[in-house]
Amino acid sequence: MFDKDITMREVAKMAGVSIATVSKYLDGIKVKDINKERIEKSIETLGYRRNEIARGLKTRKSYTIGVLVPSFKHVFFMEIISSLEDYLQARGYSAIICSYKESPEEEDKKLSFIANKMVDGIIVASTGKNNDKIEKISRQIPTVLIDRLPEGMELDSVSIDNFKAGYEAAKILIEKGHTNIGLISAAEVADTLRKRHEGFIQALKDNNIKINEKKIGYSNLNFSEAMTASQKILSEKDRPTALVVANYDMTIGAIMAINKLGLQIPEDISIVGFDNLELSKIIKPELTIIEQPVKVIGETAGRLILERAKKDPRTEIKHEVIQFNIHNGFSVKQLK
Amino acid sequence: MFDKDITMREVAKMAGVSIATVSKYLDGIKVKDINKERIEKSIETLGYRRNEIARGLKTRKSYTIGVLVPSFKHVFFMEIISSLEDYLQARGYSAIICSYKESPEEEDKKLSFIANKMVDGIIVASTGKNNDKIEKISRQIPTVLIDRLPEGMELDSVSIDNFKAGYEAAKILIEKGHTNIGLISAAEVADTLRKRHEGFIQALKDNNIKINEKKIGYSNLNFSEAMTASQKILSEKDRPTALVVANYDMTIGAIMAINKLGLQIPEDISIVGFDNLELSKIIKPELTIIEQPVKVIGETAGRLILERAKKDPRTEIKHEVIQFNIHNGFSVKQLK
DNA sequence: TTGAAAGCGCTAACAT
DNA sequence: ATGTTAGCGCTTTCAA
Repeated sequence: MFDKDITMREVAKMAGVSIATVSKYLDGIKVKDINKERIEKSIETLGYRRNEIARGLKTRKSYTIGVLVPSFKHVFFMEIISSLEDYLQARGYSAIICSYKESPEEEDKKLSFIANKMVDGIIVASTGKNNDKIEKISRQIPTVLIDRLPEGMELDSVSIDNFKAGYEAAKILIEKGHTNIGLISAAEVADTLRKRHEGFIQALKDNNIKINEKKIGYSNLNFSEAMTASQKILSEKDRPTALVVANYDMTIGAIMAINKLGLQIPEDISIVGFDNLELSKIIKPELTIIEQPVKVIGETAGRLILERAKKDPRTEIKHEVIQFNIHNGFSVKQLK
Repeated sequence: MFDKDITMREVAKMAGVSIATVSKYLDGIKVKDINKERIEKSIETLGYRRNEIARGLKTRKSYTIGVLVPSFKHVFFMEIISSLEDYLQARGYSAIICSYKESPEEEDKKLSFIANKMVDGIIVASTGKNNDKIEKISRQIPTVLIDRLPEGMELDSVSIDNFKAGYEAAKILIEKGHTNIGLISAAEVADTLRKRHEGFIQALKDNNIKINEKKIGYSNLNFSEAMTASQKILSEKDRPTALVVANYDMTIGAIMAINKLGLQIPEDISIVGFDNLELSKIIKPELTIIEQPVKVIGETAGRLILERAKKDPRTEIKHEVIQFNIHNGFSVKQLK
């Protein structure tokens, strides 16, 4: 069967020193040159690897941050994770990444999984359906909320101003003369999307554009439902001249629907999407999008979690609001 | 500061039983009803969470699989991880996901990190530059290779036949009458890409098409270098009529280059890409691609790792070769 | 059914 | 500079 793990005890025995000396050597504390050599040789020949689990049990430190995201399929979160990992790594921390697949029950389980793994901190983009649990855990383990911000949770957080993002998305279209504007949203799924939705509505109101519920499509964040919802809206006889699509994956779905119906962007339908600058550039025509600075978001989350680890969980709560960018492509037609 | 963790000892004390009884209760072993009640109540009021780390130290089981991928930015790996996580979860296992950002040094570190975390298994898409380390670890921890298969590593593995994939990609173009075909590759970076490259070359040879090194662009897997490489090739005076692009991210780069040069697909340039069926459908025109069945790959990796955990590391090595699909879009022009 | 006690691999006083 | 030892939170015999 598999080789059994080598322990420090065996290394110590082979090197002819005590287990404490090996531990000290591993910690970079000075040991006699001869011992150093013998320990190094023993470690090499035995193939010893320090058991970080046992170590952490004693030190109460794992140098590991648990990260929980809604899905591995959202490019947005993957980019955040990528920059977050960079940030942590540079400071001697690693990350263990989990996803809850947009399921609140699964989120609950994964929160336990991570918390019980003795991580030094938790970063979570929550459904908002497990606030009690997160609240409880956050009293024992430093916790930072990211992107999705459940109501009334007094914890460090990083996000953009989603209301404003929704507002600005609509405004881009309104300023180009559009008044018949549809929205593809998923307000039920995440507060992020709900706020964008609210911002969108507010922009219409502020410009005296009447809200037509029929022009608002609901999906579950993924591209296929967004495609169905878009197809429905775009097939109405009073078809909107423009669409705001409230996240990246749904933007993909909306474009699929547009293609399927044989419509042209922006001639037949203008579109303002969200996220993924790279891709917005290869889609023809280049998309006008609200771009969240994923790199900054990831780094900020990393900074907050390491800072929080040094402080009382109930003091100086920081809500970092990151500025989004507007990327102007060619997917919006000037009307009038 | 943060609340201190509640231990089993405290639960036992509050419930007026021994720590062993609490442990048994937690394991679902029968305890007296009255004790059961009191333990449950204590756990609830104290907010006790079992320390899985300490538990694992004793049981030598973590029900956790470590997964190491080259990057969080490759959609391909994220989809594999997603299906892998589903598979494991259904069987009581969790996954901790790490990335090494395409850096062999980082791969080495992350391998240690994961191995030292007492995971029950490791799934890795390796650079191929740390074979000794993987070899060593695999003798102590069940290990499965995925996608990228370093030469001569006798370990369980899952992948497609990349040589054949490269061959077929070229063949699609050849059969439509193309003889002036370019390739955007990254043969240095991963054996996967090298094999696709070799398959591509073989297809040209088998059809008596001369290989022009000038028509082979090298990048580092990401879209921006692929864009530069594509631009160069497409700016030569004897411009190829078609391009094979050996992975998804580079396909994005190639399309960016094509757009930038003002060329039309497929009128001016035909293209066969790799991966990401969803996206190939929203790009206009719909792309012809070689599609790797990510779901199957993830599940197969999950199955292999759980099987391997029960067996000797040196017996019955399985190399699972998954069939790829060819998705015909409209990005290839029929010549002549 | 329950509890006492040894020990998983490691660290950190403390003593030498 | 090194070794002895208690103990991190938990499981698991073994005896009661």
